[in-house]
Amino acid sequence: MQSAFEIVAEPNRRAILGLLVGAEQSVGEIERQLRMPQPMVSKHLRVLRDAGFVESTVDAQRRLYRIKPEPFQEMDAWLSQFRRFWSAHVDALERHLDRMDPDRLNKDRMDPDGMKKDPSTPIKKKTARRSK
Amino acid sequence: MQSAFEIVAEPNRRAILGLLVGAEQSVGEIERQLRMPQPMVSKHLRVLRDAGFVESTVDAQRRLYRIKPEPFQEMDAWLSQFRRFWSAHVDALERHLDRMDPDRLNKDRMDPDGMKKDPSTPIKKKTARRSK
DNA sequence: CCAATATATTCCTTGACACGTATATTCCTT
DNA sequence: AAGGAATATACGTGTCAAGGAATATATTGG
Repeated sequence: MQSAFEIVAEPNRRAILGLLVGAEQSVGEIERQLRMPQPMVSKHLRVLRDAGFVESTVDAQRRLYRIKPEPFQEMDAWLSQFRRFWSAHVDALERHLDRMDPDRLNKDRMDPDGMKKDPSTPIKKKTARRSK
Repeated sequence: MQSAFEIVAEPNRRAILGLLVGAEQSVGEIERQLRMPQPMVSKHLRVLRDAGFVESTVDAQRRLYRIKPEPFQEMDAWLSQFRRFWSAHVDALERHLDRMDPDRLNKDRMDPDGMKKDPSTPIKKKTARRSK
């Protein structure tokens, strides 16, 4: 289990992360809100912590868990290469993308009307090609 | 297998999607570039298509696959709720986030030390628009 | 129709992992 | 120190999906 996406693939883990967005929570609080057996919460939290999604501090017998940003950034970085397929007309987003992926500076500009079809490779042959 | 994250959890599928960012590709091209047995490519493409990540058109005996944006947007929407945990100091990005997640007015931060500090959001919203 | 190319599907095996139950550990309170 | 509360770990089980090999289904040209 390595990639951030594999960690987040689990629905219960996404639920836990969703809870932690609002505020840090103890295991018991998560257990109650998600109506999930405590060992399962602990196990998922273990996975999340090993993967760097959360960190914990001790508060008496409780452990308070909170979000850590790095793996989310990692996912965001991967996702960013696909943003060109939908949002293409927002300056702020554009600049963001340019920062994440400097290569796209010379890509052709997309027109400002709404959704668009196929942004890449207008070249396409219809003839069957059997070569070599 | 339903959630977009579960689809993308598979490394080979991420590799395929990564290939399709540049241009649409046939099964054979993917097979060669990723050095992956053809049935495996077809099976992963099937999963990706069923989940709406790609679509295909027929070109003679080949099928050309290309990216579809919707599931990526979905993931982006989920991810957006965690953006407040890292980026808060770039105007352009800020506005982007405010658009995606209008609720991110200043909730207070967690505890002092830890990772990098986070100059929390003195920003006002610009455009208000709900998606998803 | 036949052969060739390109892609899809089926069957099978295996391993990973999520879940449940039980138990261990840690820390507080009295 | 004992008991209890909060959390963590260990073990056994079942499921599900990825991977491999073989085969089936197009599609085209001759």
